[in-house]
Amino acid sequence: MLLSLRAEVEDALATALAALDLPSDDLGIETPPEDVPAVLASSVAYRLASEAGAPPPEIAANIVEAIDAADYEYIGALRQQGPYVNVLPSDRYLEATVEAAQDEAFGTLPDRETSVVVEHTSANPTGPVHVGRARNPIIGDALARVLEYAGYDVERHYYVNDAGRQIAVFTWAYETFDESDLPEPDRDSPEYEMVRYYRKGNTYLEEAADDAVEDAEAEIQAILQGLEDGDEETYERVSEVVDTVLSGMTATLERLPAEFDEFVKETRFMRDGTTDDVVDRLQDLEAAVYEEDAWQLDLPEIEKNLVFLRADDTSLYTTRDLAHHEWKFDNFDRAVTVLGEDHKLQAEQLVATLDLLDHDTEQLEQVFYSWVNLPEGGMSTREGTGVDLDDLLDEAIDRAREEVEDRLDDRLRDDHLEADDIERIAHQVGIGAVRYDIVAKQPTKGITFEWDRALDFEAQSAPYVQYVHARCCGILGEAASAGHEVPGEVDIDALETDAARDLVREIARFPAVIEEAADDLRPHVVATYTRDLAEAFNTFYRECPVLTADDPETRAARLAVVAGSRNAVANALDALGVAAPDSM
RNA sequence: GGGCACGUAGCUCAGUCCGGAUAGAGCGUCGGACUUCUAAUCCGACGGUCGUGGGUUCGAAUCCCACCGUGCCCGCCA
Repeated sequence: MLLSLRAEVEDALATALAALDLPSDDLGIETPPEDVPAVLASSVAYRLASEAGAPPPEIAANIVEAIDAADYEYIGALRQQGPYVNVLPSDRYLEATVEAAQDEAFGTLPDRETSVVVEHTSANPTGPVHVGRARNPIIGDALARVLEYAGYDVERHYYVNDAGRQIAVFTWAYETFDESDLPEPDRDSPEYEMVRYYRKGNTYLEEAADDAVEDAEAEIQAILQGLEDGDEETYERVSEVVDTVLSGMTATLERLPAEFDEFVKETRFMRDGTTDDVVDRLQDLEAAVYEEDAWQLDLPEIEKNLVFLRADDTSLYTTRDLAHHEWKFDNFDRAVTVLGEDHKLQAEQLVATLDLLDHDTEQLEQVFYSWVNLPEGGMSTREGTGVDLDDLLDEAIDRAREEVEDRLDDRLRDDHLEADDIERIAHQVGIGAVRYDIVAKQPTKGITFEWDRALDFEAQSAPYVQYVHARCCGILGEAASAGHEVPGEVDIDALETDAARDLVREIARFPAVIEEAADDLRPHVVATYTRDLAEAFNTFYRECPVLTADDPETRAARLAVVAGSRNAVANALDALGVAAPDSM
């Protein structure tokens, strides 16, 4: 609804400025501070002061004078306040918001008929998912959800690096070492069992005698060469390792939840010939140079050359990724990739090269996040340092369960939580808190992982917002039992309190927040919004009794606001990928 | 050495892209509110050279430059 109001304000300001013979290229529309009773404001008067040769307040007054709010549906009134033009919404704006929010899909924007592939996580299939990379699936999945709400047709892809040296080492180690020489796995799950071979193999390569290492290296090279040559038997040996590890990693990611429509393997682009095709075209580019026996690209604006074909004629990760991205461009209108900041240079090279190959690189957008570190340093699968995501989630659920049980005794309400309910709430709150903590922050900021902070259920966390949803459900449930129906539309006069109207204004913002998050690829703004919405709801909750309202009209109107709040909170949490519990 | 990111209250962060009204939250500390639709809530107090210095502007946390601090990157690895 805010989107409609903003469109009206743009039209009104542009019309007024034209009538005053002033330029209207910058309307200066902004959100006023909290204590100003307006929904939108314009500081355009400042910008035009010198042009118009008049002080800003005078210009603002003239603008207000030139606009008749009656011409618009959602603009209630315009007020000049100092140099600002403030926009007060009409009653119709509030009524229309409550009506729109009755839709369970509230916040879903019209279909854009645009397909987007969101590639995220894409962690090498070498072992358990650890917390260091947990930011990727959480941001990526939230991004995919936000884009879906914004009307895009979204597919989620995991790009599987199944062709590199690490995987060759892994395959060799898996075929070479005997399970009896390995430590017990940390968990009864395929990736925990498999990573033992990988670690053992890496240790061996570092510590074994030179000739033994040489033999091992020869076997590893043979695997790499087999993949390069498209040898089917080698491919199957590698696939067994990759698929097994990946199945375990996928199961962990599903807990977040983060699910994928497709796992796209790097070897696919070696096997179908497209990587060779890319190499051919790259060699024909003016920027291509043959130096030190290898084919390289001298990319504009980037100091370092990009090697795309080794001296031994084999391709590199980036070469295959070029073929991968050409495939994406062929099949999707837009491509979004979530990457760790350590991939920034490579990502720049990728874009620059795609540009040289005459692709429209506007189609590709990359979102970077900084690594999660432990207080004592980084996390590594190979070295086995770090915190496994499974452990973090288990611990979060355990702490949430304790929390639920502690609160059972204090509950005023004697509705019975069964054991199933406790378990459900512990999962929703525990995992929600971890996820929210990560998705609510700007991805570029560094995070140091600390147990207590990651698992704080108070603070500005998921449970605060989830609790609002539970409260809404509680009221709606009681209302239903008492036979009170939620009206599809409301008479705004029945919502006389500031608390109720402020809440409705907050609900009205939701579609605009989705649009902003999708346009800027910043899902964290949705998290910021959920806090504002939750705060407005809690004020309403305290000041406006619903079931025991003074008269049936007020009760009905408030009930509609609660139902709208529920939909807004539920969908905002859903867009973030955080569960919305019906009770807590 | 070069490139990129980050630096806002004791702590964790919004706000920065797109300059605009007295810089906002939470945690912590202190003090209050449960016979009232769930107190995982609410109300109040305390707490700020927006890293430092310059510049642009009517106006700078926001834009530009320099510097300081921290992180990441600078493989014929992925």
